[in-house]
Amino acid sequence: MVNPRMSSPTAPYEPHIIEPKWQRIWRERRQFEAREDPQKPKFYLLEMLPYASGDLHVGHARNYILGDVISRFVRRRGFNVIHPIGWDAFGLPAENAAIQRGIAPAAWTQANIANMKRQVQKLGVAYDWSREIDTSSPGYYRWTQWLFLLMHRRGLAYKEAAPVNWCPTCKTVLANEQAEGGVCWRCGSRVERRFLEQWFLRITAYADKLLDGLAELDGWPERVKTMQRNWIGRSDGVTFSFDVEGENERIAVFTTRIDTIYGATFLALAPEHPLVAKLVAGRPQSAAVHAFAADLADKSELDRTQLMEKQGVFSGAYAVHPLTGIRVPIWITNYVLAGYGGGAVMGVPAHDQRDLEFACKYGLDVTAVIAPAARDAGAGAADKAYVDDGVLVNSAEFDGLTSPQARRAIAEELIERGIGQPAVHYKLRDWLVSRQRYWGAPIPFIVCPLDGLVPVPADLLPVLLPDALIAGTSGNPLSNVSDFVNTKCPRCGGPAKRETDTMDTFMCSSWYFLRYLSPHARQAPYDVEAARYWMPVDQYIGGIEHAVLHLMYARFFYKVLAEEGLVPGSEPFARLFNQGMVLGDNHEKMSKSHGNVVGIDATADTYGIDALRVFEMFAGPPESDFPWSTESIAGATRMLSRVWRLVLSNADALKIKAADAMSAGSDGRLSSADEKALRYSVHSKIEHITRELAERMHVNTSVAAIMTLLNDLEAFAANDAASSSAAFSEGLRTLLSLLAPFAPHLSEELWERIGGRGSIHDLPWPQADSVALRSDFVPVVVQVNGKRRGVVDVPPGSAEDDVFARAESVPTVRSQLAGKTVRRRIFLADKLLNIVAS
RNA sequence: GGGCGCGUGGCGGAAUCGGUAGACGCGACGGACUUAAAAUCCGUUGACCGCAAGGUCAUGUGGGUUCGACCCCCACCGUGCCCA
Repeated sequence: MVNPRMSSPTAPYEPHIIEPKWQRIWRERRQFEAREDPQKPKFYLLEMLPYASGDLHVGHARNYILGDVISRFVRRRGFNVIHPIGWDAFGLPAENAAIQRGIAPAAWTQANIANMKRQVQKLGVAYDWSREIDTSSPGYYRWTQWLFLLMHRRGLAYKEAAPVNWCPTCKTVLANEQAEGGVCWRCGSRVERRFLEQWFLRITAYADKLLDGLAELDGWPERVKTMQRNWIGRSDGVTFSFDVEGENERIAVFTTRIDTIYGATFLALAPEHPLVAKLVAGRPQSAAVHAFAADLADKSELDRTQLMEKQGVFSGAYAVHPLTGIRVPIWITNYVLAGYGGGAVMGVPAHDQRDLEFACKYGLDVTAVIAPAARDAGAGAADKAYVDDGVLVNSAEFDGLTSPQARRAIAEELIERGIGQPAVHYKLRDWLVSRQRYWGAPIPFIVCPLDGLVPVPADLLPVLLPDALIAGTSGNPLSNVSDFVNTKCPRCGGPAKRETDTMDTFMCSSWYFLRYLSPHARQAPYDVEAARYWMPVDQYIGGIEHAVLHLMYARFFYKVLAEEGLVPGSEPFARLFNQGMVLGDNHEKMSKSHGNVVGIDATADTYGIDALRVFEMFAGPPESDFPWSTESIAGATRMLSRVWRLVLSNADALKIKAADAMSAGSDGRLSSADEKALRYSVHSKIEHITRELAERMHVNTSVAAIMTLLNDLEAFAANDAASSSAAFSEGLRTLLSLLAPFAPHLSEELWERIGGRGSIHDLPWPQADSVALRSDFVPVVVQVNGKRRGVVDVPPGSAEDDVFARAESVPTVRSQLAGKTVRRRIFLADKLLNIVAS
């Protein structure tokens, strides 16, 4: 027998020809450019701003393809979709690469952007390219500077000397968030601590707003919200004071465990605590304390609190316990940090593990004041502090209270006596935004010998970055460019010098999603009306690595802009999705150092972009990692070739109007059971895919359903009646329609070849026909004692007794029931009958 | 140490509400076409027993709840992330 699929040779599937063809046509038609349209519901879809690193691999591609599938799907469901892209173009890697190669960072960056743009366009993503932005262009960073001035005007930007994280490799300071775990987020070097004058943004003023706002972010992954909560680190407690014995000084400490106050046997101070020098002055301990402090001066928080053993030196001074009047020694330690609780804590070794380790090492008293609640009594190893709540003992009149009761009662007592007050502390620190590097937006300030720090007036923005080559290796690069540095004071007109620090690139990416909405605005960072129409971002897609970096900074900016009345609502990103990585075929993270990078260009040339797209969407759920597989992408090419051949070799059937299938279906005129089964397959796939994409973005099961539909259509094509079947025609068209978001070029090309009207990407998304989903029989699974023993086809809605009667006649069921008595039946209509027998 | 995930065939994964475990694909094996190969197509493919019909086992391990558990509960092992 002649294989029907082989019988009529068709034109070959040539992705390298049709892919550029359609990309050109879509661009010429400006098909995916967005315009405000109050008649339609809007949908703002966004992937996180890519850093202009120069070369994309298939892992990056996954992110953009996922966004593209969703955007094409949502667009066809009648939404007015905006889907822009641009480049995070400032930053250290560009500067370092430029120094290495002896070229200007701007030139290097522009070359990178050109290459990445070419690659992204090659992926066939339906971006609105008329909105492309580049954060390193003066037209963009002018407004980043403007926003910096806005922050300053609102008292949210300030310059201050403080201990900061310094990355010796990157030769710049870093924000706290960018030195997590004591290492530079970019290069992984251990950061050092330096005391420098730097610019900060007062993000701590928004700590509670950032915290509270998380509650309304239902569309965010719980773990990202948890990470932000942890990072903000709100703790509610009490600040109270110890008098210093023999001095007219008090030391304020902060604690969340005021219920343990009677167990305080020493005070622990950070070496940076302002009273340290005074406490030790004239004492024999003075030299040791100063040496200890000097030794710690450049140690990072990580070093002090985690890597080093707990250490301390006695100051020689004593404080007076405010409730007991007992003398407690004051120690200078490495494990109390200057930034936390004012740099002083009460040491309660019995109920704090760190305090206990410290006390044991230096022979300090340990007084237990919290007894475990009766049940878990006995859990009192000598080297383990009891840190849970319990019942107070050794605590004078507070004995017998539970920890929560005692926290209230003792706080009240301290407040009444005027030595304490409720206090809230945050782990969050102000955002250090100045960088001692060249390739960034200059901070728009001028230092005048008479007027001090003077903001550059808004009408003089942008402060242009000189396009000089990067000078030597020492110092702040901009300070070596005299044309840049020397200027006039805008206030007094006298000679003055410019600020030579540049901004953290996270400043640029904290508002870019607003610039997309009116990328060519010249009078403002963005058009407020456009923002009112498009914001918030309906679906944001990006990596988990920005859980507390970009995503917190952007939320902070947005809250400030909301208070200025410049944006609607108070949260910029309604829904957030963290996509998984594409690993190398060795299951390791794709990177140059692992030698497992799969590039876009070579892959596209070998397999075609549509195959890359189908494979990456199919390989696994979008939130999970999956390993690259050369064999599997070949499978995707194979699948697309089958679609190609199937559609082109059934031109006759496609002459029949698909609509006839529906009318034939509803009139019951479908000629065969095969046609009915085919329609059921077609419409159940529509239903399934629509739900999967709309509810879970499960592109993987959507592709699987399309493959199943392809299998069903191929099987039907062997049917003699196929060439005259309206149901078959409908099925083929539906196949292309459903495949279009995943393989947009192939679908568009075939759509054109079968005489489809307009672009397939403008077609309304198919709707399942409920008639086709109705069926005369449904399979009901028959179990005996919970094990599947057969299945019976019955009319929908069949009664339990009827199904049972049918089930009993199934041989495998009958043999299982032989010699047993039916005790019980569990029946789920149209689904399952479980016969319990013994 | 605490919190949160995850663990399913040779591989990637599916199972949407506690109801047919392994959809779909890759790989492998057998076959058709071919002088041959590639490509394409057809078939088989969790393990074990069996000629077959069918049966037994099976979702990291051990328990439990339930008519019924990949799914819920408890303990453990492994692994990842976050916080200490």
